[in-house]
Amino acid sequence: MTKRYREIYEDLKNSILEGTVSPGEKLPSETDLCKRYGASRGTVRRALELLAKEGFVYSLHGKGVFVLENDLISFSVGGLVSFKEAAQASGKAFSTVVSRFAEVTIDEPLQKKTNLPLGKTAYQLFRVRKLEGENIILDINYFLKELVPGLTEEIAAASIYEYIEETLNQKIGFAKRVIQVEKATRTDKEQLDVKQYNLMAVVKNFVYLYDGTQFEYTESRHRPDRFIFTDFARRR
Amino acid sequence: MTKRYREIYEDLKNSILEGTVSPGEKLPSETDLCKRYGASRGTVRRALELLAKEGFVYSLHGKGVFVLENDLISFSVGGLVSFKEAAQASGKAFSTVVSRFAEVTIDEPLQKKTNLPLGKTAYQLFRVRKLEGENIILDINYFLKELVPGLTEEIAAASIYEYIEETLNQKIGFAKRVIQVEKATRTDKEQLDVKQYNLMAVVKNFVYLYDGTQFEYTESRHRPDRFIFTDFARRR
DNA sequence: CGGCATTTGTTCGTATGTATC
DNA sequence: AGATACATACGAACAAATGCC
Repeated sequence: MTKRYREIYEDLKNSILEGTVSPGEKLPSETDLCKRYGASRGTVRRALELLAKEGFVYSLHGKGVFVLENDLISFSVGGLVSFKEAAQASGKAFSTVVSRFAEVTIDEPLQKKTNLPLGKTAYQLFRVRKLEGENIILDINYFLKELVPGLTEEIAAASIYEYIEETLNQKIGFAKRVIQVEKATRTDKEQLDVKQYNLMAVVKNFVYLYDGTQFEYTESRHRPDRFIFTDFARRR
Repeated sequence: MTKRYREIYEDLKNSILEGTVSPGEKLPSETDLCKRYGASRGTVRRALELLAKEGFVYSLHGKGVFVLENDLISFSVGGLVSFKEAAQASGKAFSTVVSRFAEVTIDEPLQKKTNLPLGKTAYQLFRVRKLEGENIILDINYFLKELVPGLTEEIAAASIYEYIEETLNQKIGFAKRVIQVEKATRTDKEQLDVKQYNLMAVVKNFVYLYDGTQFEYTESRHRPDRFIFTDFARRR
């Protein structure tokens, strides 16, 4: 399939990012865009919807479609950016050390914490992220073994998600994310340079496959002074 | 206008929340839904897209549309929920006290903090949120006076957004949100029951009108033990 | 394996409603 | 009032994935 609406979306997005159309300006009307791209109105509107959802444009009934400032949104496209992702995007790569790789059985306290099914076996992973000489983030992962078979330390050091989606051909459906501030644990103090801080910023991820079964729990524990989380929300 | 797609969306959402259709089950096919609601396929699909975006259902090409577990998402519909919003939704209302209402000029440090234009006048508002006998959240707002004229303490105690959208007929476009952990300030300690905590979870909001002008900066400072932030993300 | 029905995904053309100027 | 522009809705066709026989 050609996915014409995506082509139009990409083309308009490029015009905006390259500055061919400037913030505040009006895009050509939908009917004009239909002529330009030789597409139907529905297809053009679908492209515009995509742009609006990502914050590049906004449309006003009866007036037109306008281009928004895009310096704000360039780094928040896709929804959510943690410090980790932001640092990686800016080129300051973390070095990552896998400090623990084990198999564990989900017992009751672990079930309560991870929401994974009781009695099942999971891979348990600790990964320490170092930036500018300091150990700043501790990632703790639990993957259900039966859903992610054959996971190795090498794969973990590379990209687990690539492995899941491309090698195992599993489709990731959705994730629930929770941010809280918690007391620093003994593990935090052992694995990280927590300095004087006794609290940690914690991002908890509950990740589900398309069929609604949870296969992962991940906890990302950040030293509070280096934690930042941004998002971009549209009204309506 | 009737907004048929919204009616269908609401009806299907209710069936899911009431348990008429259970998680894991397949919804009737799109053509069947067309017959049931007497609507076209495009309209039905639009309703289904809304449901998918909010995490109630997911659709698989060639198979059907399936209902997801919804206990997880019931409180995250709409994208983002702070502790404040969650507590309000659960009926545990906050009592709110406006502890400061003033006009200030945006000077350089304030410009840096709020991103509002230098030299302009803004309403400055402190609001303290009390839950279960403790002062837990300090909201600090700055509204540009020229864009929100006639704001009073009474309006502030009620709903500022209702005033902006309905009385002033201004349209709010989008918001950039940042979550960080910061040192507790003297103001925090004066206004809140911070207990032994010396850090605060801070949610900063930069809010823009549809035309791209910023009109508000809000900082919501939470005692870390009572802070929670959740979101729900779909893949692709 | 091919063939066929079912189901979702994409696109088109058209008509009508409603806000803005 | 009329022109323009976006919003909603309908109907039809074909593409692509799935499952069954």
